[in-house]
Amino acid sequence: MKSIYVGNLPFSTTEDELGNLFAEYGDVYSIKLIADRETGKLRGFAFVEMEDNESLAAIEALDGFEFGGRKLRVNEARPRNF
DNA sequence: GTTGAGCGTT
Repeated sequence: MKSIYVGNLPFSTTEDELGNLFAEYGDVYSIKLIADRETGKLRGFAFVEMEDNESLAAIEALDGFEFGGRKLRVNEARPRNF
């Protein structure tokens, strides 16, 4: 299982939409849209968890994918305790 | 507008 970073998201994106998108490349275990904890506003990026091999397929397929008028940036996430 | 949060039976 790997965490995938998904950046450059339109602020209108929902977890549902992201899930549908990534589900085309494998089983999505969890979606996390990152919002500012204080204001509750979206920060424009998210994390998706998938099996290792499936995450690689999703990264290759969706990096640079135009979504809502924006080119998504998709890659393996860094550890969050960076 | 670019790498999370959790405060706990997760």
